[in-house]
Amino acid sequence: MELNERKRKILQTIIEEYIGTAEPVGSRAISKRSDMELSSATIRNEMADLEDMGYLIQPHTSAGRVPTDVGYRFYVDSLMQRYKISMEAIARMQRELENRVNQLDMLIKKASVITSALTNYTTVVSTPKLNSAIIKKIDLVMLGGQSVMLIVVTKTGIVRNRVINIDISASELEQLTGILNSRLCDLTADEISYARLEILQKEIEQRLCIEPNILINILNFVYETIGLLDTTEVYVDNVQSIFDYPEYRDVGKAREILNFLGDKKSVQTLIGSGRDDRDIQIVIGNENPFEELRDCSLVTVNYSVGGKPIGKLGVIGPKRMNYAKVVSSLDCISENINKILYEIYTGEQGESE
Amino acid sequence: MELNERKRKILQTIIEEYIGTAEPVGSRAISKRSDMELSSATIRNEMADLEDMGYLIQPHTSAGRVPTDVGYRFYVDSLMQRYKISMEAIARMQRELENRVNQLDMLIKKASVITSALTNYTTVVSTPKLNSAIIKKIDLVMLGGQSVMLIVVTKTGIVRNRVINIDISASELEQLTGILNSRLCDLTADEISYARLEILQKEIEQRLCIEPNILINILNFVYETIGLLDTTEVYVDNVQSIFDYPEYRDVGKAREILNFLGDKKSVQTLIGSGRDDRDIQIVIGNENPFEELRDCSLVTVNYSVGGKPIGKLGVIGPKRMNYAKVVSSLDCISENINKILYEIYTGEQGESE
DNA sequence: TATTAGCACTCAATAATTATGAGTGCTAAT
DNA sequence: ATTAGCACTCATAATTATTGAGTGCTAATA
Repeated sequence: MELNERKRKILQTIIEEYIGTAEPVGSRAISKRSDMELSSATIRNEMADLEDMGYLIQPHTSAGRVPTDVGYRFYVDSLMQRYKISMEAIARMQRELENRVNQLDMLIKKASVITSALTNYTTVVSTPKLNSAIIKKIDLVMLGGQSVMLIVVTKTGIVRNRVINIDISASELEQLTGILNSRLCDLTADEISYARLEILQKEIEQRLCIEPNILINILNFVYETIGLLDTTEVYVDNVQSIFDYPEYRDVGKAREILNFLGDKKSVQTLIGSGRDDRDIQIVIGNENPFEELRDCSLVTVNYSVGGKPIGKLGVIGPKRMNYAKVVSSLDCISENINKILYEIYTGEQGESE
Repeated sequence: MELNERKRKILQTIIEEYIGTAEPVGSRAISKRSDMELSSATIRNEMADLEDMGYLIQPHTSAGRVPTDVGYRFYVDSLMQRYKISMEAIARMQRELENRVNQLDMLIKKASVITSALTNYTTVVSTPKLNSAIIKKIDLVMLGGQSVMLIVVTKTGIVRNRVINIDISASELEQLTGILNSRLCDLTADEISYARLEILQKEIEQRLCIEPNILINILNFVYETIGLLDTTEVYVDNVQSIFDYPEYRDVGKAREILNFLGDKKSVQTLIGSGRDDRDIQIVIGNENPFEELRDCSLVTVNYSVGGKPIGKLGVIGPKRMNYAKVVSSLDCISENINKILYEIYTGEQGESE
């Protein structure tokens, strides 16, 4: 059966009412709304139909109705109205992001904090990952004693640094750094294969007189560290917000969610599993692969440098979350960080794509 | 009144029983323990005394006794036995730390995760801070377009990096980097004053032909970034463990704690407020400055490079936490990370002090 | 004098019981 | 097609009864 205009209207009203109150909504509540000119009995009939069609369900016989996953899905796909974020909120967001503009990780973390403040749901963010990133600088810094710090910088501003313990003179280290930079800069991380480094090793052995074992150690370390460019971290913000929603009143539920969110691995899988090819993605209840999140929904958005997605920002909340507001918020914030990333990494003012 | 041996014994038993069960302990339970050769009536009399002296309290007339803050304080200061950590646990800890040894921040975060696994309480850790650190390298890397990354490295392996947007040629940048390094390296962060940079600015203006405004911009940026060495981050782990303890069954309590732990500022103040001059510190219940933590205890330990404390690691749990185990765990892990830090930043095998 | 058995009393926690009322489905009238 | 009316359902809240762990006190005992 197709949903006629009236059924759509009723379904939308029910879902929005439920999103607001978390209480099963009854026929009388709907019929009393000023824009509904129907008696509760009529609404009841329509609700029975909507239940038959799988959009609603009754927790028990004498209760009102609650949306099903299918109901929410229909709502976000077809009924949901666009939410308008206030100009002040946008201005505030932009101000806050400006402050952090020059530390990539900080920018992303800040975006997560802003999103959680804007929506009051838990946010999840993955730090930028880009193994096809171009290496811009390799640096070996003598710290003191025998400890040497290796720093790798990519064109997109990702930095990895690690310390190694080796016995090498300052001048040798400087020469080695020069060769590494001249040979490896402007390559992408995946172009720097183990084989390539072995060739480089031969070359260096001819030009410098560094103890072979030490050289191998260093090159291995460089190789590993470049591999680290591929790793991402995830950060979770505002977990405590779950206590603002009655669905987590039950300690068992709250515990389950927090357990899940406390496990970086799972969160990483969760947020990483989204597709890169479209902007906003919504996953509702059981659509989710994780058993622990069957009562939650997840909305994610990609953020990009010059159109290339490098990470994700997401919101986790109860299934009855305010999808309209969340979608708009994520839209808005991703647009803003994309613009900042674009400007900072190309030096041009302009479209974030 | 002084506590005689029998009272001490009884108090210790009561506290340890309560730590284990979270239930008010009654006279019968104590009297039945194999090493107590006293009837419950006698124990009752002693318990009444201990209550008069302020070490115990009854939640209500017909309940057993619960330790007061004063009781716990006496316990940790005078009664607590040393807890022995298993060799396997120590070996596992050392193995796990080895893996992360070459990224300072990672090492510290890992230490926090290990501690929470070892104790099953929430852990809090502050990343290294050292504004008296010696600058070892300043690097300006051209990323592309007009964006330039500034990297500052200290002798203790702390790295700060930020991106700035300026119009400068690669060769100018290289020369500038050279001068900055020759003039600023081996100074400590607080020695690099604004005035010093102004003098440096004059010098550079004479030697290079960089547009003055741009130069000022860069030097300001360097100054700010060096200032960032002073900042620390805090990380909180295993918050979900609170659900394992009945004192947080009440959602309001759990919420209060999570709210507190979700606020980096507060956590930073909390962990930062500990003293640097001694190793383990224990703060019990209301001894704590934060109202939200009146039902919690906090145990912290400093970690150091070569004897100089650079950060803190702490455990937050219910007042009836297993102090013996927590103290031993923190002792053990701080000893291990101190040793690693010492080795890696001096290149020597040896005492962590 | 210190210890203990015995007993009446207290009171939180649990279980059992009884309203209450929001909401439904169905029927008959409009 | 819509709606007023009514009997029925059942979760929630309020009320009452029951249980039992634990106490303090007293009198007997070693």
